Amino acid sequence: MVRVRGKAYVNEAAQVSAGKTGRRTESAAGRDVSTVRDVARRAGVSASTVSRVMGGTYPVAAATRAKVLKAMRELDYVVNAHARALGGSTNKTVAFVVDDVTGPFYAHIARGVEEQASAEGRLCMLCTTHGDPQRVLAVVEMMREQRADAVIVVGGAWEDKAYQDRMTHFAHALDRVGSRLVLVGRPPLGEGVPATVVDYDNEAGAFAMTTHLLSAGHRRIAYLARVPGLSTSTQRISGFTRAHELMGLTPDPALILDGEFTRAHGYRAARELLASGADFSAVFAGTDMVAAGALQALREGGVRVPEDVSVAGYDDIPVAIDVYPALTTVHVPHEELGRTAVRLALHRDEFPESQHQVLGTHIVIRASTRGPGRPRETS
Amino acid sequence: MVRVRGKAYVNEAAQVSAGKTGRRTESAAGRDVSTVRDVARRAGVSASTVSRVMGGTYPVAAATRAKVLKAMRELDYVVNAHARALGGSTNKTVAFVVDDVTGPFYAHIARGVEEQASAEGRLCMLCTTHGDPQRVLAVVEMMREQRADAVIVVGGAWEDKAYQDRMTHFAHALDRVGSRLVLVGRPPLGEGVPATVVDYDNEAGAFAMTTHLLSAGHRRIAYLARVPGLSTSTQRISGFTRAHELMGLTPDPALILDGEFTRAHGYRAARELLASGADFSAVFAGTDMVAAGALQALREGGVRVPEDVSVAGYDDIPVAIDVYPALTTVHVPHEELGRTAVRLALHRDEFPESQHQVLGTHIVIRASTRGPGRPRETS
DNA sequence: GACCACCGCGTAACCGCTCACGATAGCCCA
DNA sequence: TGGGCTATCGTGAGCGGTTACGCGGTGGTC
Repeated sequence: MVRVRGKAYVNEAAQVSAGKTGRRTESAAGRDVSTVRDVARRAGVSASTVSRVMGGTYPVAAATRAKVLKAMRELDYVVNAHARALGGSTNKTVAFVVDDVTGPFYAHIARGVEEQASAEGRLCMLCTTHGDPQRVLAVVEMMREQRADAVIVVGGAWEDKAYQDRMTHFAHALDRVGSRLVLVGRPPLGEGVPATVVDYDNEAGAFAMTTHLLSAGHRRIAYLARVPGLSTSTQRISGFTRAHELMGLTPDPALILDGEFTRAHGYRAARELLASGADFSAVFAGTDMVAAGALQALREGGVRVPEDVSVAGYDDIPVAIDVYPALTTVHVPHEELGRTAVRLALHRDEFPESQHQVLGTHIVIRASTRGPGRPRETS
Repeated sequence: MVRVRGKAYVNEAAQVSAGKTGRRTESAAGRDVSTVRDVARRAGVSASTVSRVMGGTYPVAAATRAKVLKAMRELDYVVNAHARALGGSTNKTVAFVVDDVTGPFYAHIARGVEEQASAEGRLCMLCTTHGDPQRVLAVVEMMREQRADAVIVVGGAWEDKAYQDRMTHFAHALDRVGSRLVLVGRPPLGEGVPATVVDYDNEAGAFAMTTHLLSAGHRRIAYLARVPGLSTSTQRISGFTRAHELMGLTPDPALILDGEFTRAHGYRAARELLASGADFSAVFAGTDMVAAGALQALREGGVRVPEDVSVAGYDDIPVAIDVYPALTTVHVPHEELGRTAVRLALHRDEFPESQHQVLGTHIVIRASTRGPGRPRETS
């Protein structure tokens, strides 16, 4: 925001002098919005009376109110939200920072946030970061300028010290202004950091699904899409491993494939798995999108699901019922996450101790999983 | 916004007196953000100099600039966007009004809007209306208060006179403030209305797809999900009909089923079709989501796609490649719609005559369509 | 050596609205 | 009839940042 090399004014000056022959201040658009004073003049009252009519928090004679309302209607008056925000403290805005609106995962949380925000009389600002930690920081800074009531950041956090430090700084900075940093679906920043975190039981979901697969008889389960350094991924792997250990098993490292949480990666990884001739009877995808990609690769490879191999996903986004076969997956309460995020943030004085809430997850069983068939190798 | 019955002040007064025993103004949060004047004092300069350093549009000695920057860093200063917006004209914000962020259709447009907006240095406000025309009006009003640079409304319009009149009013009102109403994917409001509209060739897409089906030999094509009164739907039906007429055919009204643009409706409608024993060899769904529902119903009914009946969708959302079989559909340039919407709105002085842009659509052929098989009845 | 252009910066006046404070008028009761 | 009260309303001081205007200082020019 701060332009350090300030030579820009040279251009500006040139433009001004050039503008003399051009359209000059004409480009500044027509400014003829009516103000409180305009309304006041027309109604024959003072500006503060108009303000009082709008606020409704102060006695105004019925006759006067009527005059004012009439004037407002005639002038098609609308308050200037900025002027109002400048005087008062809050500007009635909630910010929502997300990787990419396009992903159904984020979209549903966004819906929850937007619903609750508008229910609480707040507007909602949307910012996307495209997975770039730098942009997250920049965006949060902008929200600080906007004096948002709450800044909600969603998505797996990068387990990076410098990044976490910056976020901690923002948490304190926002707190000082009376705002609030909310972390959704990512781990807390640490003790004493003024931020509320709304999480879902990532590890338990992975644990439950893995247990489901294991107790169905599967012993060699491939895990698709481990993203090193991403908290979400780490937790899911953790649940995956713990379920194995509880049954005295250890997952084969060769069956854990690194990669992003994308459909494309699911496709690639499943193809590799097939090509390598690896022994496995089930696939646990890190994400429903990854599962969708894997499903396609499996189908193209002539592998039947679930007869030959079972496939499970994570998230329970709408597409899970549209893929074929319908996907067994871990349900994440997306909208509820968004809603409680803004609720907790806006009423943090009412819920002072529950500023770290973790919502439950559960598995939903559909058509893509069953017990292991005959090993593919022996066919 | 204007509370007509202003008795609310009674509660307010009660609250104030009650607060005396409580935490009083404590709830107003700690206000200790540093201002321009704080920075100025610490740097030993005047407030205007600080402002000039930030703006970069005016000469400031290097030494002074350094002092100011140092002070800003030490105080962790951030400008107040509202104060800035109050003095200057624009507040660097683009509003985005949508039915429901959850739909992939809207989500992709949203992405385009957000990308272009941030590329142009604008923030992005998101509002959802849940298909309620009343809320659209209310939301646009709020955006007027926010003095947004542009208000982008997307989604099929309701062909309702009163509604259109209100929108026309808003178009003029926004224009007066130097803002702009942008309609995406909906028809223009009429001649002389200051609004930019970015549309895609809805009718041509439906025409192309229908022609594709007809030239493959299909003669009895069912159209799923006609939404009466919704402009998008009307246009698609129009293309569907025109394609028939061009080949000297007339579509059978019995094969055009009313309903919403939802997955659930697609499912219901396809089941009805099957149950009624109607004669058809292809299904043209009004939407990919509708197609997904239809696909499920068909599969459950033992009908093979595309061997027995072909299925086509509209929109080309990501799920189109995840359903089975992969869906033949009409591609709509969602992100491009969003991007050109904000581009046109923000630079409307540069493109004065092209304020009604219509982007092309094209069909993409995947696995769900082919020529008609043997009639289902005779099997 | 006086004059002028120009650079760098401070002063003060806004932008539109809210709110504490003070003023005015009607009303009641002593 | 005067004093006190209350219901209404106007006045003015900001909220934080931008910007037109003006002033002191410097260097160059005739």
